[in-house]
Amino acid sequence: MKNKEIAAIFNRIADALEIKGESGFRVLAYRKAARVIEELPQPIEEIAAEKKLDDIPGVGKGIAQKIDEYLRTGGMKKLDEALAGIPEGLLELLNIPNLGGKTIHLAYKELGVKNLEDLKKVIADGSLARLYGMGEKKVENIKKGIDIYEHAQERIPIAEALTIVEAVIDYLKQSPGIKRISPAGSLRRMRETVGDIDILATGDDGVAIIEYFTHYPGVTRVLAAGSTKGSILVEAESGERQVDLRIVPEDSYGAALQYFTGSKAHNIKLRSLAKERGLKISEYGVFRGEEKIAGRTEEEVYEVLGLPFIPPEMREDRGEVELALEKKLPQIVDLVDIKGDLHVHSQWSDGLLTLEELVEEAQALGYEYLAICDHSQSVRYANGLSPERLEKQIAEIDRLNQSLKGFQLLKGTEVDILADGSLDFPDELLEKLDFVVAAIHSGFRKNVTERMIKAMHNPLVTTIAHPSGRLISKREGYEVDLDKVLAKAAQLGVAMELNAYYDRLDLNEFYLKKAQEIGVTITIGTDTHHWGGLKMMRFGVGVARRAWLVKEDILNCFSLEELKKRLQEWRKERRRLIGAAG
DNA sequence: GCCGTTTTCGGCCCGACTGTTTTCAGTCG
Repeated sequence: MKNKEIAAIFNRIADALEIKGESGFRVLAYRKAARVIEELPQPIEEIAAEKKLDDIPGVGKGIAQKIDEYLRTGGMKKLDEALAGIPEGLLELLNIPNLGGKTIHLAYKELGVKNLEDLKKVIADGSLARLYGMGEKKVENIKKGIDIYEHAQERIPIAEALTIVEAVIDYLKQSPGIKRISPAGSLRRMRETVGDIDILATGDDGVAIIEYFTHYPGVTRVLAAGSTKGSILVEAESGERQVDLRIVPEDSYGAALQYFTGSKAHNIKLRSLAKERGLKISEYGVFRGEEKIAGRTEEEVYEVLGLPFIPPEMREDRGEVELALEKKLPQIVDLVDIKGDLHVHSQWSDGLLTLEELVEEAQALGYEYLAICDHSQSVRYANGLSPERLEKQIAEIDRLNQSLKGFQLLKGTEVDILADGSLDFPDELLEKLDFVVAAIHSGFRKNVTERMIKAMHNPLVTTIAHPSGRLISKREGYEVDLDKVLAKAAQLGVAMELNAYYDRLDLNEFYLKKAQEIGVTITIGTDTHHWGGLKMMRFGVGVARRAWLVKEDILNCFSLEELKKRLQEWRKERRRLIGAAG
């Protein structure tokens, strides 16, 4: 699949054109095409083969022809053309805040600046400041930008960002005069990692609220404090993190929340739509001429455009606005639809909680079931269960279940997929379980695709855990062809896991969408080992919502009764499908 | 370069901030 590759090329072309001072609209067109192509669930080769490239929104004749050219020849004339006469190190400079294409172009043309090194020199010797249109203050800002660029923090995992934002919001709710408050930005859209942490609020006295904000107990530095905006750095797991608070007027709260939640692409789409209808949207409201016709709530903003409320997780300009216009927006899954957790560990292997404690935590969340899936024997480092110990655990769960009403522990395992693709427990043992999660924990580079597919041919396997094996911002994941695995999953009737552990979120939103489109059932499990771990379900549900999954796609939206019935039928069905697949 | 219920040209999201420019350009979110 060459989607990422091609997207990167178009972004590169956009960078080059930006520095060359080409029309901003053309630059934007390349960037939009790059984004859309990167997010396509389908390999672009397939679309090209069907001659449907210009059906892709943002891809017209010109870009379609360039994609074709690249797929045929492995090169693209336009890329070479765009890069001609641009030194390698120049493109990188676009990542520096407060420095854009225009200034880079100027510095290159007038002073021969070719890279970051050169840029620092012309700042130091004062020659940059002397250029026409430049000056001391502009250069000072660029210097600050370089500093930020060189110390740029990585994006924060969603779990860490949510922990911070919730603590700050809890604190702010005590602030005198505060009325409404909400997180905004990519955090509210539940992206798996977020850049900045944004909070939006209304209140009587902005100055007092911001003042209160700057006295948050975890604050390490106050970056700005005015009457409508404050910025602080707070202590966090991974160092200091910036939190921004904006105070907006009560009657623009909805418009502001909509605006600051984004995404940028979604907002542009909405604003174009408004314009077509003779309206204008800004963070202050929706206007017809001078008259403000909406802005107090987000619902209102969408409503005057003739749209139903679009959940934040869907606001990425991936077709949600078009669907909303046709009144065909899917009813995406919600945390309250989740009836249980389908992947948890106990003290029997490497978890910290006893079975009884897990039951208690699950019941507190209103769940009807939990699937206990401790590790299998070959996972030594995680105290994997021998067949004998699993037998004992099965007996223990049976005993425990007798004392439970309206709740049940499912007997399960996270059985290892071994180097040859066989499973770490014999079938006679797996037969005794309700729920079998199969997973790869070693040999990440060794025939992973084949091993997974072999495991999927065992009718006792319910789902494949963390199918990509990635750890967000830590580990790339297995060498695995997930397109192939998903296609097989659809054919063989095996489910795929959405592992809700904040560091995994695996499958990711793109593969989840794809799984949904080809009819693969999804199981969500938190893979919890710790106290409070079951609550990570919300990260899983957040990702599921970003993938537009509905209740029907997700096994743990079934009630206990339905689930038990389904699991029973499943093995028969799987035998038939495996037989049919040959 | 894309796009069209104001269709094949002439638009393309909106506002804030900053600086240096005396009327606007660059950058950002």
